[in-house]
Amino acid sequence: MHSTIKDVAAHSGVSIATVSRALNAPQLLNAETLAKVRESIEALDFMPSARGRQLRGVRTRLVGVVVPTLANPVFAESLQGIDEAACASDYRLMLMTTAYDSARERRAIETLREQRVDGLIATVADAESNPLLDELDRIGLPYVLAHNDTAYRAAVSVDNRRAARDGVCALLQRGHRRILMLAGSFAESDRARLRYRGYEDAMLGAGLTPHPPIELDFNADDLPPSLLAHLSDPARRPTALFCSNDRLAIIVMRGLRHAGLSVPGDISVLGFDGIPLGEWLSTALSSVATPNREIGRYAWLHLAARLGLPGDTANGPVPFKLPHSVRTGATIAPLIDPAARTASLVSENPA
Amino acid sequence: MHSTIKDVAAHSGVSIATVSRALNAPQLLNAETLAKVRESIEALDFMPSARGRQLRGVRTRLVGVVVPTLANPVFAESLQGIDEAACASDYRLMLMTTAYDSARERRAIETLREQRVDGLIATVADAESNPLLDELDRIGLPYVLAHNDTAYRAAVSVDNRRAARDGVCALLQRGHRRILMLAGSFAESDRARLRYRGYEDAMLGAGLTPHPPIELDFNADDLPPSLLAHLSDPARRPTALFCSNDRLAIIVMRGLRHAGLSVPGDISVLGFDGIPLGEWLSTALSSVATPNREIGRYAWLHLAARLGLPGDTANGPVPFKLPHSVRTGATIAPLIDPAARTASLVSENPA
DNA sequence: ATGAAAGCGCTAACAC
DNA sequence: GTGTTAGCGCTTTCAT
Repeated sequence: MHSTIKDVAAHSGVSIATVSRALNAPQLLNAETLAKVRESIEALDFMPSARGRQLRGVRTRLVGVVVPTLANPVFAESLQGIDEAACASDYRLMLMTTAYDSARERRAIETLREQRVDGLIATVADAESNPLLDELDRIGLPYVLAHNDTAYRAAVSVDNRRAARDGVCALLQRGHRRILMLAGSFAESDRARLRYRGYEDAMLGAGLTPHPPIELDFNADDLPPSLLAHLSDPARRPTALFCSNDRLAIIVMRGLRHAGLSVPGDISVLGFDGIPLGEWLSTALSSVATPNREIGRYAWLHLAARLGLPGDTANGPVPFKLPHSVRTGATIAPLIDPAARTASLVSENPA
Repeated sequence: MHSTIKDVAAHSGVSIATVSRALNAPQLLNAETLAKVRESIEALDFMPSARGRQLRGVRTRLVGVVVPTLANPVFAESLQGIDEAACASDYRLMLMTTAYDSARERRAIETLREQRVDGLIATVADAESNPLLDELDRIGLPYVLAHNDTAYRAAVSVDNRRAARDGVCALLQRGHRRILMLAGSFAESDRARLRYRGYEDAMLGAGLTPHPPIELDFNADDLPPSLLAHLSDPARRPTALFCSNDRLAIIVMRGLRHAGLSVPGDISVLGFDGIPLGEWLSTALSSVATPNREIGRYAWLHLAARLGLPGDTANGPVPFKLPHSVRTGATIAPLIDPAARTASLVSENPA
């Protein structure tokens, strides 16, 4: 099917070594020989096999990338960042998705080891106690986590806890006191848990008692009763909702409007992730924005360093924690009703 | 670095052939030998190299995937579809992005040829006259296009022209006559052009003169003058806008609201793509929805067939054209003002 | 400046 | 049931 270096050698009447040199060190060849070989390469549509090369060589110039899903724009964005950076270093990506499933994580990593990737970038369900990663450490296959927020391994992310705290503080600064946190499935993400910690930090810091998180597993058209119960009494309902991600925030906003509540008139909404679309909504979504593309790019930079690739050392060491920002759009309003300031859904903290 | 089949053979005191059999045909081995070999495999963290295998074998079980960008959820979705389907057939993905740039398309395809992918799935800027694809045809490397809408090559997509026509017809049926089409960059997408043709079809079919498309290259916060000019006079402004994709539609809706126009009160908006987020907007976006994930899946099915993989033949031949649907959300309202029916931005077609 | 030959990790005849 | 060996496509000494 494919022509090989042998075919080219035969076609141009030289040895395979000469063809190899035409490919890798053309300056060593006689100009005429080179021309002849190149003609044959053209004529035969020859394209050297990375397989043959890699078998011989030390590196495959392949990076494995493991992400939960591409349906989440957060991962699509960081993948984009990895792709751009890795391509610039002449590396190629092998992509595997896991749907947050640890069996699939295991298969993904096995596959990538078989493919002899030089290293890998992964977003895993559990970054801390993870035997798969321990094994990578043991066998010495370099990897860098992206989005996972842990101090125990090389991991590029924002500081989710502080980011969430800062987001909630922005609400507090605008006078909100009755702030609820909504989350997708906690089970599936260590990040959601850290964000809840951040919410707690902010609330406690303001002398307020954090409310337990409300978990929403959302596929319905309307808000679940667990949330509606909190919204019924205007005097006691929360004045702001902090959602653990933007998709959730958008869905919730819709539900609120269906329930006859205006955003931000009746209730403010803050998301997390900073997906691009949020900014374009007619009521621009407020969000704790994370630099997803940069997370991908920095993950690659760290991996590149571990691979001993010539790095851009001009800017000093590459950070693991990237700065977040609180993007206050139109979905947050300052609280003006003084009554709301004193009424309390969450009881005041005596401390 | 990695241990090889030789290491395992030495460690367990058998020949490399036996190790190979332990991997590929364990039933041929004596139970004790097998156990011994497996122990060594464990002990040495041995993982067979796909490189060695592929060099010998006919197939690499690798598919190349070439998409313009992952920032567009349309491609992220179809990639997801490819991934799911290909993984199910025990194939792995090599991903390359091109940013609609033909030089990058060329490099992507070269890279994938070097990697000896068994076939590839691509979304290219120009599907019809494309030397790269012609070359693939010549050398016999199987490929299937996704999203590209052409009859000249194997390509899985919706019928963009008919889909656009159907979308515009939905507007016409609701009494709209002054309908404008907005598009991103036409240069970059054959699909946008086909969608404009569909708009023309619908307008002409209703005895109306289509208006030239308004091209928006959007990064600004407000609507460009080219569009605002059309909106100034309430008596003559369009009653509906057909946008060539959903991102554009969302941005335009925001601009309209900034300009003091309500959607759909003053003006209806129809998008194209059916991105999931659109449905979750508080005013759910109307859109000509395309089955992106299915496009990916079917592209794989076609490729699998060309690769001679055992296909799911139960459901008959796999189609190339997938059904679109017009999702009418809240951004379209029927036209009630009879005055608007007769006034005309676009002149009535005498035919 | 070019060729001959070994070897990368593995599979598959073929032998025993 | 297991071992020996050739060879997949390429790079890389080592000769010439």
